[in-house]
Amino acid sequence: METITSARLGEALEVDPSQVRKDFAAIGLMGMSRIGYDACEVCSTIRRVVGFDLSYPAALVGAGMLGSAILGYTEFERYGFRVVAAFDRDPFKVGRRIGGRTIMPSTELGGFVEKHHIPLAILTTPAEAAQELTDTLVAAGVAAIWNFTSVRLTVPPGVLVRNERFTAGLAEIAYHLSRPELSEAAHAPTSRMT
Amino acid sequence: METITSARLGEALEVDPSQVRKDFAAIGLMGMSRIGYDACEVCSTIRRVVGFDLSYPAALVGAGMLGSAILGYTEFERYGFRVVAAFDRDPFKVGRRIGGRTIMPSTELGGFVEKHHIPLAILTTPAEAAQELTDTLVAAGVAAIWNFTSVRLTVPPGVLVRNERFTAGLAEIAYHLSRPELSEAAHAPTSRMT
DNA sequence: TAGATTGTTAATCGATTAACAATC
DNA sequence: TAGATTGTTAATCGATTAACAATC
Repeated sequence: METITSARLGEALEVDPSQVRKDFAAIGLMGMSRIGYDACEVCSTIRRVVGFDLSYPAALVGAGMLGSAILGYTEFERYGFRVVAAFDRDPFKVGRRIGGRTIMPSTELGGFVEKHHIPLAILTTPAEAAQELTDTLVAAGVAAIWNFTSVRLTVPPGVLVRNERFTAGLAEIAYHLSRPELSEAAHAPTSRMT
Repeated sequence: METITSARLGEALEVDPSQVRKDFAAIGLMGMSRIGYDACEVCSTIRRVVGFDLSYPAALVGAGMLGSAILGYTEFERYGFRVVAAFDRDPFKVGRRIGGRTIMPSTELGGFVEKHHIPLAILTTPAEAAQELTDTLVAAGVAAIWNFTSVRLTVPPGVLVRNERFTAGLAEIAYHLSRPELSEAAHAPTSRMT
């Protein structure tokens, strides 16, 4: 049996070993004195607690470049979801196939979500369409929206919006770059001696 | 002059008004008694502190679907960056133009980054190429890597890696969906009464 | 003036870390 | 056994919140 200690996990995750042991205890993971934890059990328990061993159907809304990239991603199954349908308002895109799925017209979005009990919508539309489509999705009963647009969506309580904003990442990077003392031996913001 | 109070900001951001005032004081933003803060000053100061009013050149590495989507994104300028070049190892992609930029061969990546003092690389390659290209980028002197691959990159201290992993978002959503008590009136995980 | 809001200090709260008996 | 590691409690640390004098 492959085992792993809280010390090794803490080192890899850059957290205190006590933290690992406490969190593991909280989700029902028990270790063995002098041995550590069963690696397989750690994996499967975390996957179960997080919800990755389920499979929810999801609808992709907005089949632009980003939407197409997501449709081409094949690993969703490992993380609890499967994209079962894709929608776009552009008549020229409707009917085309991307990543094995045929694009359906946005007018059918609400009906589809309601009929198939889709709990998650992946929103990759232009900003101006985001709120209106969100309203449609909420009315049709989605429980969560994975929002890739730059719009701050308004939803009723109980509906989860997870924002995937690029700006947070850019802020961290820009902040880091504007403080040269943080990065040694790398390209300075403005100029550099070679 | 347009003004805003810490109370209003706190409400919008869902944080305590004291928190807003403390953070503002920390970055040198001073408010006015009975009035609040100058909205323009708030904006510009935050942008300056975060680093969004600078403009760093960035190189995109991996012109697949996600890379193409990023090349098509025109708002980077507002967040401190401009994508000045794109690279791919596929000879069929090299020479093509995406979002106004001509794809260059990956073999020229290191030389380009070094010559133009590029501080940031946006990594959107397949997993198997990620670490090798990272090594090239680090050797060429990048200060930060915006990592869209699923690989945990190894870099020397001083180089910032910002991971943009989908899995974190999926984990939050899957966790939320697997706890029906959190979402009222929405589609239950498995079945639903209509 | 009276009242609203800031800037800042003090109090609270929670999260992280340290310590250590129990275990194998 | 001796030694390594857990599970858990206690101590520390930091972050959040409350309070309030100062201000206009």
